[in-house]
Amino acid sequence: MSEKASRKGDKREAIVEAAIEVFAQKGFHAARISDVARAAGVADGTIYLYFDNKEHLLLSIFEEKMEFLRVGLLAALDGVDCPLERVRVFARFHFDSVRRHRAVAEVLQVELRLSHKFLKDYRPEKLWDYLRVFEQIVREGQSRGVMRADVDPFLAKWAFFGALDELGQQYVLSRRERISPDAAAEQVADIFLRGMATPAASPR
Amino acid sequence: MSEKASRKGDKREAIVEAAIEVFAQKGFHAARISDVARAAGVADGTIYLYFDNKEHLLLSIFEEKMEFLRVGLLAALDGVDCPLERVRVFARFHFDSVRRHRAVAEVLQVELRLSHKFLKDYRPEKLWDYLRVFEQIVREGQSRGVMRADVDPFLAKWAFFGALDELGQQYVLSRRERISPDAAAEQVADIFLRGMATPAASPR
DNA sequence: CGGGAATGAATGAAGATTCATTCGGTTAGC
DNA sequence: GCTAACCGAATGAATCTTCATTCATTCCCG
Repeated sequence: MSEKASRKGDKREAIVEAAIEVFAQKGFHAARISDVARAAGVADGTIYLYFDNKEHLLLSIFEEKMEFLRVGLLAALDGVDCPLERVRVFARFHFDSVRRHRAVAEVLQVELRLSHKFLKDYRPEKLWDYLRVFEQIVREGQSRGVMRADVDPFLAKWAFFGALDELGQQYVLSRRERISPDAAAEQVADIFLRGMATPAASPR
Repeated sequence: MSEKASRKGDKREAIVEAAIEVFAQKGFHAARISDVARAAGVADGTIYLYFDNKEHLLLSIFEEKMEFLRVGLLAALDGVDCPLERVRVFARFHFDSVRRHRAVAEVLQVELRLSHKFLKDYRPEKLWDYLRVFEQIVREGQSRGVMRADVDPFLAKWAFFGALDELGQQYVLSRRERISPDAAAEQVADIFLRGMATPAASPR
């Protein structure tokens, strides 16, 4: 398929996809707008018809892809009733997404942590939405009596995300030599399930 | 020791400490060399007598502080025999370090993830040394029969670090409003201990 | 043809790095 | 004891490179 975005509607889309590849490849700061433009088959100035500036382009990627991720997660959880099982599905879904959208994962994981703009000022609401799903699973598990009441859902959420994200990062950066996403998903799920379940509901 | 050497050491040290504050405050990219120079009470050019360039300065901070952290960890673990207890001490030590050296934590956590230089090319050996301590604790726990054999020490290590680091980051960035480092340490330790311990050795 | 879309060369800002110069103190000669 | 030559350390203004962004111009579709 041609790199040229000759169709009318998908210029913006072509720029976003090109930016993901280029940012993943060279990093946000090292990437030049002209690199993105070339990859998208578009002139430098064209990018500014769709995005205010370079940073806004990165931000758009974040917003759009996190929303995409959240929707996929909800679909994956659909029909899974048991909170313990839902935690496992969450872990599997997350690593599966990392594997299937490697460049996206790299941009989200690595480049988003890049600028104070993002960590100090920008509120990543879309990330919070995604993680709120986990917090809700824990609350439900507690009210059903299958998760310990002394687990703090807020802290557990960040611990869980940290574990997922770090392993995802190692997977992406190690060029997939050392880490199997499947094994990582099961390992994280195992540890957190055993760590949060009540004795009565403990696995195996 | 000679006058010269001690004065020279002081100046380098002053630059490193100033850089930590400035990088933590404004972020590595937004920080100007002249900002660091001013904070250190030194001329711009002087920094280049001690460091090759701006990036090397950041790298030096990383190397030195990670080594400092590892040594402190070993001291904290000294005399603690039980592998399960050692995990708890690790978590407490980590969060205590974050609290006591907030600016350092901010630079290590946030700014180091900033550049591909660090994540793709640079090998953070000092971080690995620090984390290898955890991996070793798990192996010891397994051979003593207090930790499950089906835990993968390599994966568990990254999951544990991810949890610590993410909570540490939330603590630093949220300006300490939402997260108590003590509670975070106990929560992470609880989850991972219950998640990794054999039934016989399970806490409480 | 008209006008919105696209172009890409030119611009200007920013800021890392350099280097000619100055500083401060140590040593040597008398 | 005093001065002067010396030398490495420190300075910071000037330089030089690197892009993000702009906008006068061209393109092309209806």
